[in-house]
Amino acid sequence: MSNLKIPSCDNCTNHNDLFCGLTLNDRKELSENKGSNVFKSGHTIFYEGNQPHGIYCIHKGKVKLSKLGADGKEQIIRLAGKGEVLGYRSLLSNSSYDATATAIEDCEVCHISRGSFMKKMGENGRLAFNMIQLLSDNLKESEDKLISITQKTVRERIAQAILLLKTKFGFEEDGATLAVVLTRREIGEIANVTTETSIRTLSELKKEGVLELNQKKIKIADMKQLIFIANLED
Amino acid sequence: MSNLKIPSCDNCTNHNDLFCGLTLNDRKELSENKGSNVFKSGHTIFYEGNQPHGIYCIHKGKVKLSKLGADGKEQIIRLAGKGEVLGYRSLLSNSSYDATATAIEDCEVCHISRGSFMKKMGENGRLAFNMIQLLSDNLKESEDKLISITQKTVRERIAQAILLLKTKFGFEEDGATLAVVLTRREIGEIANVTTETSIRTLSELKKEGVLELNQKKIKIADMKQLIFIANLED
DNA sequence: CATACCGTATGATTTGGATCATTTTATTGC
DNA sequence: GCAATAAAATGATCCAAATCATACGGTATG
Repeated sequence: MSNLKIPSCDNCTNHNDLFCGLTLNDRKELSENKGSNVFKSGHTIFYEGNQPHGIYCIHKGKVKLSKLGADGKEQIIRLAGKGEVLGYRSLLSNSSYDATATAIEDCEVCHISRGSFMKKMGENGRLAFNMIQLLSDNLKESEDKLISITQKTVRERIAQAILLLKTKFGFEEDGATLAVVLTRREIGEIANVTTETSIRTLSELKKEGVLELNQKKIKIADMKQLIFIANLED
Repeated sequence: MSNLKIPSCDNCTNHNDLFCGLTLNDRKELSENKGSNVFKSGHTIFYEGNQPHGIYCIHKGKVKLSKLGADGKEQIIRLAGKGEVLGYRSLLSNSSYDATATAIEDCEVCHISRGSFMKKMGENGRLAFNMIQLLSDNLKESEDKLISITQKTVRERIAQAILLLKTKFGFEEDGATLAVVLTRREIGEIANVTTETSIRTLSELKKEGVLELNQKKIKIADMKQLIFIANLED
């Protein structure tokens, strides 16, 4: 974690669901006394249980948000990429972080202080409205995930996890290889299965010609079949 | 479902996390062209998949919110009582209801139209702020539930479900019997276990002297032990 | 460059709860 | 008050996925 030239919000080209629709001036004000840090892949941005002092915005890179169960088993509850904000839930309900944010590739992350953020929230209706939308969407995703985990088979969930990675981070130039690298264990933590089961299921999908696995790289060879296996209805 | 004298929001004595802090005038305005209906226990207030036209506020009675899985298995995602609002998530993210709301005892439910609600949301910062808090809290609960379901045993989850019912709806006059009546199936749907497992686990807890079961009534005989069995850490 | 460590891979075994099946007890409607 | 229906109870069986165990290639580290 080291400092660098801080990107300013008013000329940030990242798409951002929270700050979109704000005036240049509002963005400039949010940017004032903002901090920025780089995190190497694998390093932690904030820890479950700690107190938030503001919100994080990913300028570059990818992050996983995970929760630790009683027995130490990890569960990935959200993935975030460039332009996405982190840590707002805890800030808004005035509680400690309930998840740990870890860089899954080298990241550059801005930090907007509690003060400036809450001030803007109070004076700018559009920001408050965007926040409401973001939280509503998060809530829907979380509830859908609950149903998915309780009612779908391992195979369906693993297929769904791969599709999630595709939706979230897209493909490399070849238009088929996932533009994100995760271990089998992490994929298991998304689908909520053990590492062994994650490995086995991915190998199975490889054998069936649905996926191609080259070390950590995952290529979707048969998208239609993958969607079919995921058995989504909505 | 039949009409009755509509209670006005400005003199409603129910505690309400969303409308608290609003002026008498704001409440009066929200109340204008409000509707109100009674629902007998077991009847449906709104269905998953339908479009919302406003938000519901429970004046009297108790409601369960459940989602249907692909195979038709139900999962209770939230319980709500007097003073709680329903249907806001879908309204706010402009999507159809993703859960079905069913009365679990005779209810009187007010309905505030999309128009008046969204109008007040736009002009009243306090209301928007309360909404943000409510959504943040819901999100935390939903994420905690995910961890609970994936990492706890059936026994822990059933104990936790009983404690949830206690927290949410409290006790009868004796200070030990749950002031809510649910079937074993419904308790199973909260803890995400089959009806048979729900019955077996509850009988087990009865045998151990933790609970007393008289038909549908559930009495907590040993609260300390129940909390221990639930194995909560937060 | 050898040691240790991590991630991947795969086989063998175990198990918690689901599923299936049947009986008993409560409720509800006529 | 009796038939019909729903809920509770309990036993028997089954199975998906966890757990345990071992091996092996890759690469970081001293």
